[in-house]
Formats: sequence, C-alpha cells, structure tokens
Amino acid sequence: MKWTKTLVQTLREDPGDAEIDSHKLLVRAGLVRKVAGGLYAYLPLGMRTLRKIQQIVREEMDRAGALEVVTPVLQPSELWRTTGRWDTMGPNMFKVKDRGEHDFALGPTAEEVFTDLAKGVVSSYRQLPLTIYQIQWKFRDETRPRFGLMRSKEFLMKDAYSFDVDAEGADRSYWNMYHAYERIFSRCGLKAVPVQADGGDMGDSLTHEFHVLADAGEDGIAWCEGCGYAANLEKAERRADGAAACAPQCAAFSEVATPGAKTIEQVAAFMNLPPEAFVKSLVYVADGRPVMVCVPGDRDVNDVKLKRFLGAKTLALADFDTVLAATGANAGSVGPVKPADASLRIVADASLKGATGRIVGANKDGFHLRDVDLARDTFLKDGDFADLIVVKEGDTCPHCGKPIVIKRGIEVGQVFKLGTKYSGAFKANYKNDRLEEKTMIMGCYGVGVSRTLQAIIEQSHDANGIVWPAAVAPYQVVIELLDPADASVAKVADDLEAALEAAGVDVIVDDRAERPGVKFKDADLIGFPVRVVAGAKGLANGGVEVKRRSEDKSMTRVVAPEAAVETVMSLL
RNA sequence: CGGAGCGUAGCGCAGUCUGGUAGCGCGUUUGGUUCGGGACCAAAAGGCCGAGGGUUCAAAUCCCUCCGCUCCGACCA
Repeated sequence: MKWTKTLVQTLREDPGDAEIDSHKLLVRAGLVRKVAGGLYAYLPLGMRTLRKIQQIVREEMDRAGALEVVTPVLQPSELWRTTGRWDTMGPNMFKVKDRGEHDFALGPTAEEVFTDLAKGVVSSYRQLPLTIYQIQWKFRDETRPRFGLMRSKEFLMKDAYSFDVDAEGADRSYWNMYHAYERIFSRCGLKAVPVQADGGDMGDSLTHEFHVLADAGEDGIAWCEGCGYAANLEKAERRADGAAACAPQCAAFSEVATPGAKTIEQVAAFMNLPPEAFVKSLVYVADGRPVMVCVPGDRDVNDVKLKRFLGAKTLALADFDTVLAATGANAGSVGPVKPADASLRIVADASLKGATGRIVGANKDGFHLRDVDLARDTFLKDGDFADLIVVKEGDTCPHCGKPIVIKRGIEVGQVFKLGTKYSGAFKANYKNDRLEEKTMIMGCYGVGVSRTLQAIIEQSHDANGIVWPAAVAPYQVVIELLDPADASVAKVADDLEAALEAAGVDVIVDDRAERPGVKFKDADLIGFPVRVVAGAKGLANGGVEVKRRSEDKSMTRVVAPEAAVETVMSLL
C-alpha cells in the first residue's frame, strides 16, 4: 500500500479533550476521530488494527471449539422482560420503540438472545456442550463516557456463551475459554492478568477478569507479589488480624462532647487521636431495612462484600431521615451502642472482633463514646463479623500472609459462570439420555475488542508515539521512500514492497513528497513495528536501513536491498 | 445525577472582564528556495464566534433559555 493512496492524517498536537496517552495517540496517529461524546469513527489505520484483533479473537475462539454466529443489535424487550433485566438494567440500556410502539433495546450484552437461541436450537444432550459467540457492536448509555474507546457508548465486543449438561461440563467450558483468553491477549502482544472478580448478581459464581495493568486503568486490583493472588478491589479479601485488647483492662465507656465534629477526620483531630482509634458506623438500607455497618475509622466499607454478606438484593446508603430514625442521631454521631431502634441490625468488619477502647458515635448529636468494648457494650455476635472493608495497600494477603499492593487495571475480558440464571428463566432445557428434561448450565465470556485496541496502545507506547506489537499493527512494516522522485530509489522501494507482500507481510510505503524528518516523526507516531529506509544517500552507502520501532537508532542495520526481506522477516 | 470548566477555521488556542464588524500557530492549496528527525519565503482558501431569544445605534463580547463537550464525584457488564 502506498501512503498517498490511503487516508492517514496525523496531528501534531494533542486533541484537547484527551486525557490519557492512549487516547491522545489514537487520535494523533489518525486511527479514530470522535463523532460525538463516546462515539468514534475508525479511520483506515484504526480499522486495520481493529480487524486484526478481531481476527485473533476469532481464530482462538474457533480453535477452542466455539462457533461463530451473529445476533441482532436490536433486541426485543420481551427477551429482557423474561429475566427481569428490562427493568434492572435501568438507564444503562438504550431503549427504542418501533413505529408500532414496540420496545427494543440496543443490545448492551446478549445473554437473553443467546439463551433464547440455544433454547430454540438445542433439544438433546447430544448437541451439548455448545459454545457460540459473536463479535458485535454493543451499546451502553454510559453515565460518563471517557478515555476515548475505553468507556464509550458504542463498542465492539466479542461475547461467547457456553451451554453444558452439568456442572463439570460447565467447568470445562469455563477453563477452556479462560485459556483461550490467555492466548488471545498474548497474541495481541498484551500482558493481561487474570484476576478474581465479584460475581455481581450471580452470587458466588466463579469469575475472572482479564486486566491490562496500567496507571490509567479504571479498576483497582489487589495484588500479592508473594503468591500471585490477584483480585478486583470489589472482591479482594484480606486476612483480618484480631484487634488488640486494651491493657490491662478496659474502663467503662463514657460520653465525650465533640461539638461540630462530623467526620472521623474531624473527630480524630478534635480528640487528637489517630483514625484507627475510632469505629466508623454507617447506616445502609438493605432490601428496605436499615442496617448499621461498623468498620475501623481509617477504612472504607466495601459495598459489594456487604451486600453479599447480608444476602441483600438492593443496598444503598440510608438517607438522613432513616439514619435519624434508626439511631437517634444524625450521620456523624452514630454508633453501635444503644441505637434508638433497638432492633437495628448491626454488622461489623472482622478486624473489629474483640476490639476494645474504641471511640464510637454516641447516637446523640455532638457526642461520642470512648472506651467502648464492642463485645461488652454492643449486641454484636460472632456471626455479625465479616470481612466488609475495601482492601488497602499493605493489608495482609489472605493466602500467603505477605503484604498486598494495589495496582490499576484496564478490564479487557471477563469469563463468568452463569449457572442456570438465564437458562432457568428461559426454560432452556435439553433431554438427557433417560428422556428427562434438564436445564442447561451456562457460562458467558466477553472480550472488549475496541477497548483492547486502546489498552494495547496504553501498554505499548513511548514519548514519540505508539509501539505496535507486530500482530496487531495496522501495517507491520513501513518503507520510508525518502526520494520518491528518484526513479531508481522508488524502484527499490517498490520491489521491496512487492517482495514483502508476497511473503505475507503488511507493508506501507511512505511515498509522500515530504521531508525525511516529517516521515520519520509520522512513522514513530503511528508506530509501525519495523521501519525500512530507502533513500538515495543510504543506497549509495551500501543499502537500505532496517530497524525496529522499539529500537534505538544505533541498532539500525544496513543491508543490500535484495537481503532486506530476510532481515525484515527476522525482526517481525 | 451533583460540583467545576469550556464551546471562536480541519486541529490547538487568543480575543469576552472594559461592546465598535474576526485573529495566531499547526494543517490545507499555489509558486519558489530547501531536503536524513515535524524547513524557509511569498501568496491564498477556509468562520451563521454551539443554538434561540433579549438589551443596544452596534453583540464573539452584556442578560435569559436551551444544547453540546471536558474534568472531579456518584454509578457501572
């Protein structure tokens, strides 16, 4: 391909609305252009890379035995009502009506469609196990699209769904996809790590997210250098060491006036004590009933863990009136000792078990209690303690006891055991060999294709631009034809282009009448993995110059034009 | 959905406070000189100043309404 025959428009300056490097580079290198907030057009270079990632995904899915299909973007509301998600997905889903006032969704995912499809197509155990997938555009009405393709309203996603006769089969399907994902990301030149994640509405289901570690990542990941434990912060556990008792014996609790001090920070400053000396008490409403949660003063409640522990369907912080009614005080002065509502359920983080000598809210505005012994002064029982806080850097790894570090990650894929949540709702059954009706066991598996494109850039760039892994580069090789007007030099470039194309290499020839500096800058910005320079001066000095994008200029190899193909191939 | 900021040429921005008829850099086009890491000179094209309404002799500029975008937070398969 000749540069002048395709459409490459690079920008010298960063786009004003881009925040992170990969977003800036996507636009500057001419891969995408914004159409509107969260909506992007892919230009030829971006399209080529997107297709290469798709192709890798497709090949690995096929290799794993999954079958490609495609289902409509536009999905009838009936399917979503079957699982109740028409309502529970809420405003995240784009909803539209046809002229007959029938409701449709622009698919944000496709569990319903695929389950319904499998129900219609599968009737016998002989057809199972089955994994089907598609690569299709998905739509989410994001509250805040940001970071370019990372969080957009429309994105390309590969979603796969497995159907099995039993739990063991579902397990095999799960790990089959898990390993396919390892291959996909590895072939994309990405270091993606599987981390344990929360199953959301799916209960204790096994699920892993694949994350590309990057400072720009939106998810926090707890990471143990000791044993390799990796978990999304929503899920991450810690080993809670028992609280130390005060010595030799605790005084009875007493009231302290703390006028105007609402937050732990304020009370801690007022009493001149560290936040750890306090117990932070928050009132939530779980399935319509208020619940108080106690955590150490310097820690945050993990809503996901709390929701799971309470077995609640809905969970949110209580409003001020509810807090007042439950405790007798306004937020900022509430605590687990004698709340106004004596039947208020109280739970506490495991690290508070045995805690003594703590300061808690007095359930009376402007007052706190000191020297509180949780066992002595509250009705907390052993069963009310659980791991309920967000893991922090330095916490103890639950498996090996080493300290945990916190990293940031970009989620590029997730594998998920669904069980019978969807197949049950749709009565997606099959007949076993004894003519019994059985429900299929499902799993679902997603890869964010467009997001992966950006994650690759985020993980592989330098000050000059993108450094594409060869497998996903828009072109693997750029030939810098420095003297396009010189017929003999142009012929060298043409011959090399033809020879490389014959060898199956994607190559672009920069045949623009630009100065060399401009061409080099653009080549670095776009990040073609291998660069060949064909110039009159170089040819007079022995041949063409070959180097990798990732290499310093000093690594440049000068080779005779006839030998260039071999050199290039060895560098890819 | 709360808080903050911004909408002026394809891109990045100034001009707005203090109203007087539109500017800079990059990019684009033409000509010339250059030519191995984003050259220089000359000329040119390109704007309903986000939209609508109001004030005024006069509005990019002041006032009102709406829309869009970005950031922080909340939320998030």
